[in-house]
Amino acid sequence: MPTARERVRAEITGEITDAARRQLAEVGAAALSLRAVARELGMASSALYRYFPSRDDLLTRLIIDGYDALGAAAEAADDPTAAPLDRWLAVCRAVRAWAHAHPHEYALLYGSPVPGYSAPQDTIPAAARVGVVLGRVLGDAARAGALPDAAGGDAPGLVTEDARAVLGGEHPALDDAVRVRALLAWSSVYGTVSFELFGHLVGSVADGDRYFDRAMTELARMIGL
Amino acid sequence: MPTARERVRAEITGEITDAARRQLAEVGAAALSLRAVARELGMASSALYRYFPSRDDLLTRLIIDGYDALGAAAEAADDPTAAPLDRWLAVCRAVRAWAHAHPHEYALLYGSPVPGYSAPQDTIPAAARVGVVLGRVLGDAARAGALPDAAGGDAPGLVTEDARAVLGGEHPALDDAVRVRALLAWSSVYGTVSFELFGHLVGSVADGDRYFDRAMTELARMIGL
DNA sequence: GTCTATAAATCGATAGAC
DNA sequence: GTCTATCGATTTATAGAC
Repeated sequence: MPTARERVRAEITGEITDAARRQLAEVGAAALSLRAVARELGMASSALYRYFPSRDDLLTRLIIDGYDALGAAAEAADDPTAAPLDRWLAVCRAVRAWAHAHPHEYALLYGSPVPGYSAPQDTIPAAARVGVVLGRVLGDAARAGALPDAAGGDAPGLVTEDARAVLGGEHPALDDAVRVRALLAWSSVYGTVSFELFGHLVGSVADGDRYFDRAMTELARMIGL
Repeated sequence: MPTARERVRAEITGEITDAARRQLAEVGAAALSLRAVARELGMASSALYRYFPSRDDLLTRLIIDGYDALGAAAEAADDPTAAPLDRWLAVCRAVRAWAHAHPHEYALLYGSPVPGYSAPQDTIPAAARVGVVLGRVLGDAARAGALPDAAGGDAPGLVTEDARAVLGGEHPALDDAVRVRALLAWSSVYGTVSFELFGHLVGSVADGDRYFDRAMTELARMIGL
């Protein structure tokens, strides 16, 4: 049971990260400034250092929160009892919807690396969540025998030991060819969402919603779902 | 024939953009500073304003140069007399190679949008070049009847009028289903390159070169090349 | 076209009073 | 845990001499 002191601390921490997210939208991650956050909250800049020892720690908090929010959205969208194609489409749409609702956080997670900042190991579990969901969809399909073999045969050793468990789990029907396909699928979803969000489809695609559904359906068919 | 004055101006302009590119690698686009460029060149900061009226104009120059360099690399890699699959692989590898050789410029072109900066129309022709090359590869294959029909049927109206000419050109065998496939292909290549470059495959993929070739081959097969 | 000088800001981080 | 004050740096952009 949290003490009153801890509750207050948690609340102020939340106000700080909220203000930081607003600032993120305005000036971007590279220019995220503790002073501006403090100004917005009416605090002295030095007071923030009691909550975050440095600017990078605040950035890390935002990154982990972002990965967790996106990962939770993807997990919530996946109904393991549904058909593989439906699961796939639901997860893809959830990823895109989250990205559109939080474009600046998405850019923080998946855009250019922030110069001078290197993400600590703490971010890894949160960062993996979406990949795990997509890996599970493909893995379940493979285990059910619903996924055709890769045309190029097996691809042993392409995926690291660590990633094997994450990308669909272990099963005789699951080789690295399937896991590479899962990575390619996730990369393609990410590429499609990012292209749209970062403005590279402006002028080429007439209807973003229709285009996305069409592209993801096409992609699913290509993958064999 | 350029006067001596013009030659000197062109040379100094080149030195400025070179220094700016070096700075880009260190601090990123958002923190690109005219003063730091001037310092590196041993010039007064105010002198730079005779070459670039503002920081954004310098940024625009870097972006156009980057798109042009990448586009030229993609065009040089495409041999129109080769087989579709070989053309595809060659272009994909060229894009990845350029990205790896110029990671910070790639991030400037395809990473997070720079806050407070909006690219002028001048950048569009250069930005389109890679897409044109990939569109031509798929378009040529479609015209030769070597591209299977999309499983989902035609997709009329998904691609804008403007983009139609760019993505493979006009031909009875070329409908918007093919053009959407070209956009999806380009998005997937971009997603794969960016995932690797931005560090999202660290710890999951053992051998980047092998993974990329495998992924692009798989993708080509999916597309029908 | 390049220089010095300057205006009017910004920043991260710390010291020390309370 | 919040404040003031401070250090030592940064920036864009302009004015005006030469």
